[in-house]
Amino acid sequence: MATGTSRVDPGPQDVAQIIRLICAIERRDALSQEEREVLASTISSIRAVPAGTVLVRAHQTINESTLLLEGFVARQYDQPTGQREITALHLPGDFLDLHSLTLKELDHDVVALTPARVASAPHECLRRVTETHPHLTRLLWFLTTVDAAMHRQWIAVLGQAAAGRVAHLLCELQARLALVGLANEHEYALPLTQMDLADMTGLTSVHVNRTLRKLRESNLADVRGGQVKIPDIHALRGFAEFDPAYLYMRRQPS
Amino acid sequence: MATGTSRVDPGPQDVAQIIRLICAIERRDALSQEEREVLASTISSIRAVPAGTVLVRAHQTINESTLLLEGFVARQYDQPTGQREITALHLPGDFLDLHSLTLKELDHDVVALTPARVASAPHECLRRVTETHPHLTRLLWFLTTVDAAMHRQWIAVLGQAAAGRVAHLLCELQARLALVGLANEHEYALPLTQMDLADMTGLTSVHVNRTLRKLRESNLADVRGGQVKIPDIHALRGFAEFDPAYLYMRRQPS
DNA sequence: CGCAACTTTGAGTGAATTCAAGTATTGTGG
DNA sequence: CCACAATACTTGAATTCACTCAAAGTTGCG
Repeated sequence: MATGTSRVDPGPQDVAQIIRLICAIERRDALSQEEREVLASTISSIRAVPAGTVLVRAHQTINESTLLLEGFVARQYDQPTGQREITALHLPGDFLDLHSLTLKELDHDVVALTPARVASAPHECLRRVTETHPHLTRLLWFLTTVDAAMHRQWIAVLGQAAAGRVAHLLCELQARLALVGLANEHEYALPLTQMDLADMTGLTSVHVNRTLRKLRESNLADVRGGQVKIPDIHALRGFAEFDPAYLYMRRQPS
Repeated sequence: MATGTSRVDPGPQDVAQIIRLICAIERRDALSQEEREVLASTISSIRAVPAGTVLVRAHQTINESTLLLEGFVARQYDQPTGQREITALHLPGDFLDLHSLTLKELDHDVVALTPARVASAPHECLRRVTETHPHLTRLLWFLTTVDAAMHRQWIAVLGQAAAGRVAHLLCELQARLALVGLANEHEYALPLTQMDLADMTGLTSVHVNRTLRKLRESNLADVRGGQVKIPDIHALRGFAEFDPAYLYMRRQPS
């Protein structure tokens, strides 16, 4: 699938990282010690891939889901006209392609936008979990419905003007990265090109550039050199009409 | 919740209709006789509502999912500016708010765009199913992931120009309505206003009107009087670059 | 150091919007 | 059955937002 990358069994630090990310998932819902172990045991090999790697090719049968350990991964449609539409962005801690448990094939590519490290969870193992652990199953199901909620939000945001779209995206990334400790209230690393941002917001890279300048001039957000700086997160959220409720980051009463 | 509508236990024709719609669901995956009965047994009362009824209000706790028997239902965000964004359209046979099993609250409204008839499936019953029937659970999960796949497609389509968006929507509705016998290759009833279509495609009603005229003049689709006529479905699909794969309408090998 | 990829800025174009007015179409009470 | 209101649809004109095309400036990497 991936060329030139080798799969490795998880080392001690890998396991520690996996556990840490599972803890992030646990912010969504409490797990018993046994459930935590069962979930961790579904994850087998780990691989590191360079930027641009196609993790899942459209119309290809999928046999495993993936826990993203490091890097940024996009779901993208490549139109015959050459233009690219990014419909979702995955961050470290995201469980990718969990929906592939029920949808064996996708009509789009899943691509690493930056160098990334991913851990695979074979469907075989996950399938077994769904047959023996109803509560864990509901958690996995929950994660896929949160993805759907993000999709809906993106659709709604695409109705706004350019500045609103970009600002909303910056807010969403701040909130999601903060969940896994990769952002604070004032800044975070965003190693994406303006072209990437353009394909996520449905704009051209030229217009994204102008929009970022406007946001900088109005002191709402400073995006430069792969770093996002936010002087006042509440001001930015107000401008973008961002309400993090749709991310369901608080613990769900199960 | 709904004003002036009364809930009624399903009558004989209702049961027949429910069974028919479950059969449509079965095009997705085979069910055993027992599973079919268990699924049907989760559905209790039925109610008819007039156009404009808010079936689920944003930020309200949800205690039941819904099988849509008749009518068109939209998921919509009402922006403070007064503008409305429709992120999904539900058709007869759709199982609504299945995701509310894991997401107790939504940030948007669910509204009947036309008079509608809905049957409710209490979470309590569905929850019990998820704890005893792994295969049925996977089918329900599957239905929510198909919703997510449709959302992704909508996001991608919003990157196209107006004519493409409208044409794609017409194609999607034709395919989905055909699944439940409400469309054939050449026409179907679409009792929505141009304003509704505008809020689904992210356009203004004025521009939807102009776009529909263009589609009519180029002989791709004739939308008038609540009726959609398609001289050549392949031509329209080609123009819209519509590929029904994302609807996952063929049976999934479980 | 030099190439490649990305970013920035300018000028002109075009698609979709807003504003505005007028025409069906539908439903309702007299 | 008609007059009237309300809603939906249609068309025109002017404007705006975002795009395309083009070129210069940066940055990073081999």
